Amino acid sequence: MALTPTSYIVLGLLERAGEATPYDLKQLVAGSVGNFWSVPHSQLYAEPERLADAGYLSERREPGGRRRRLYSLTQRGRDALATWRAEPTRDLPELRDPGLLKLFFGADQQALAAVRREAHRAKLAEYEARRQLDAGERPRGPWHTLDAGIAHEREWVRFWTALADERPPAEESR
Amino acid sequence: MALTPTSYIVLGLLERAGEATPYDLKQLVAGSVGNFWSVPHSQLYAEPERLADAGYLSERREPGGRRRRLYSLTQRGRDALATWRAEPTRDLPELRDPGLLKLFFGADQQALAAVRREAHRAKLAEYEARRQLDAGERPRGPWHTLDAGIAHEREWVRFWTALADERPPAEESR
DNA sequence: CCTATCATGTAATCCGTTACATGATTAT
DNA sequence: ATAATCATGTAACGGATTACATGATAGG
Repeated sequence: MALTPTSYIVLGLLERAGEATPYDLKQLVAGSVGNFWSVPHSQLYAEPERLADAGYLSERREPGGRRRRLYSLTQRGRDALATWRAEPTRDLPELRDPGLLKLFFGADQQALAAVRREAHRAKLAEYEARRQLDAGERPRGPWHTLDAGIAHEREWVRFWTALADERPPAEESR
Repeated sequence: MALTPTSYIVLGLLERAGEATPYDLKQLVAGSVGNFWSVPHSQLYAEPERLADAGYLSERREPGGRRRRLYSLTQRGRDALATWRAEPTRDLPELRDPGLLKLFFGADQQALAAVRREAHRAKLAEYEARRQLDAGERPRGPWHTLDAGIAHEREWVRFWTALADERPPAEESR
């Protein structure tokens, strides 16, 4: 089995949580790493099962009640996480922005830019509010990722604002 | 059948090309939209077939030789593309940066930042070189997307440079 | 009491990645 | 000639999205 980014998200969250159910993982993702790398909740049921099959996690059941599954890292899981974390990667992300795709293929610049500027402004405000709360947080990793998110949202706002304000040249026929 | 971003990439490229084989599409993607939204070449065989089945494309075969498949837009395809293009979207992209994921989960700040700064610098240089070539290009859409790419690469360089230069506070144990 | 939302999970589908393959050019 | 790269395509697998489902809790 090859470990995917989703795998490392599960491993990384379990390192912090110690032991967690898929539902716990869902909550943890939502408040943190989900801001820049979301994982649908069904994956948080499937992925720990795969990881447990491959020996990276151990699984036990709640004694009473719903008998929910509780996962935690095995030594193998801890090692895999440490190895991954120690190896920097050169893989770059793509923008994969749906709005950029429309722009590329000839969408109306003004209309598109106006909508997207607002959407990015809203996201930016959300991030900035959160940064207030997390100001002194340790470890610093999560805080820095939030900073990255803010910087890129600002860049998007700049980008779409420039397009919205630009007197568009008469577009020739395609 | 629901149309995905990949679908619209195929539709959009065919609008420009008029008629193209999957291999032609591969070439077209590589030089243009692939910079911010890549599509593996096997998808460029599968997706036109799906689109043709659903009536968005017509298909004919080369008369002689390899009898390759040539796709072109039907009226239905043209309409779908126009509708998509006319409707701005509020869907925002996620960063999904593999390096950010490592940072989030505690990777060594200096080592990671040094590697990633260089990787982004290289990408930035590539984009800037391309911008020289495309300077006066019409339509403007593709040129603007290149600009977006450059802006975000610059932001990444700034971000990782700041992390590389930061005197890291003694990290407490996790 | 009723209804909405949260909590919790499973199933089906399908796109996308990866691997596999082979003929045609070009370079050495 | 031989190797390498380009051109061109197919097949298999698996992760991810989406839809489906149901019990619990809280608000009105």
